[in-house]
Amino acid sequence: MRLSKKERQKKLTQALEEDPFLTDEQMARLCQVSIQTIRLDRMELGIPELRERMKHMAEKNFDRVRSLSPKEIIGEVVDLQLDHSGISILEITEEHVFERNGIARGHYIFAQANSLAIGLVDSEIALTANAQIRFVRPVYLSEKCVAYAKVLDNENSSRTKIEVKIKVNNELVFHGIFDVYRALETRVAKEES
Amino acid sequence: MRLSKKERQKKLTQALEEDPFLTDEQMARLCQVSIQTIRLDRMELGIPELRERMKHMAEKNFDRVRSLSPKEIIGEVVDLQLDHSGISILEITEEHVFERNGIARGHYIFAQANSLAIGLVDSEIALTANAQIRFVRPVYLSEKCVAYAKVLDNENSSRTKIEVKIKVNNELVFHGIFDVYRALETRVAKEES
DNA sequence: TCTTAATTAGTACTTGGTACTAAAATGTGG
DNA sequence: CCACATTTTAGTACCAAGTACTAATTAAGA
Repeated sequence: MRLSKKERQKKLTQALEEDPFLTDEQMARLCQVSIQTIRLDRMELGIPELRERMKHMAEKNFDRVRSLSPKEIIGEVVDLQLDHSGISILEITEEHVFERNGIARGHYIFAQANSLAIGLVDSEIALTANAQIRFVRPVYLSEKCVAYAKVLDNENSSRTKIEVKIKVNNELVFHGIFDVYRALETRVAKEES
Repeated sequence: MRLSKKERQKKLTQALEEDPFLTDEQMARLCQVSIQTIRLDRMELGIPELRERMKHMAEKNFDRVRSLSPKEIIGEVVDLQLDHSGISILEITEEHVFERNGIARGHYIFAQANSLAIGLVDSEIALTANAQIRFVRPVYLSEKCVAYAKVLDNENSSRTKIEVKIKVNNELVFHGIFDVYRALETRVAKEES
């Protein structure tokens, strides 16, 4: 016996982390043990079979694609009154935070606010022109950000001023004023294809 | 026969688009035909079997996770002098733009600027506190954004003021002043687990 | 009606496993 | 060194979701 059971199992988890697409056979060869041993190991470690692992990853991917494909807006819009106000919710997950400290990267918070602001504007094209933003306090992993957007000023024909506040448990974490430019003509400047 | 071959195949592709995890059996039931017919259809349409599809999606997911995991910084940093200046490049791809008009979503531009600003700060924790930003002109698909960041003011012990300009072909498209808060202690506030 | 296209049936075989039983090999304590 | 426990192998039956192939049956077009 080369490695002890423990060492082997550690090796296995590591190997799988690096390449989750290993079959039992490959793992057996890797560890120089029989396939049955590997299966016992997987049992003990609670690691599902290759197919289940793939299925899992595929589903995760699918879910993500789904939720991202209407990602014109980041965060789930729960209320929207065009040209007036709107609310969206974004739960901070692993992908949003710095690994180091579990604090959400500012641009995700900004993205939630920005896309809600854009979504509020009832126009063919709506683009952020200016913004003044303040990150009041850090947002942590698994906190639920609720963004409230309100149109402040709609007088100017081509500009809309929108205020966005983001709160976690009713505590303000972000404040922004967005100046959104809007246009009707859909003139797309694309050279290629 | 209910549907013609063509109609059925169209139905199949649609169904799979909605739920790519359908087995041949489920599809057969869905279309009220035998499993063999479904298999012939898949052949003709060049649709691989469920397992292959899952594998594909899983791999895509894995790749994405890999390539996204060092996404602490959005855009490729080509030059960086801590606490002084830095340059990063971001090429606008499909995923960054509005489908409708091929214009980059503002928060990606912001993200490039923001993460470069954060990256400039030589500190355990660096968080954006405030920012004033201006989107000078829209950025289009496949344009290459070059972000230039410069520390303006480092006097204050806990705050750093950074100016970021983003240019496309030397034309200014974005301007921002970031107020970055920095701290040394790595105190992570996580309640759970 | 004849013939071609489409559909169904059925069998053998494949992957990457599970579930289970049983036999070896290896440790370990007394 | 023996006995018992732990660990590792071996081997079988079985499963899902297929492929690959042959052959029969049904529908449809001209």
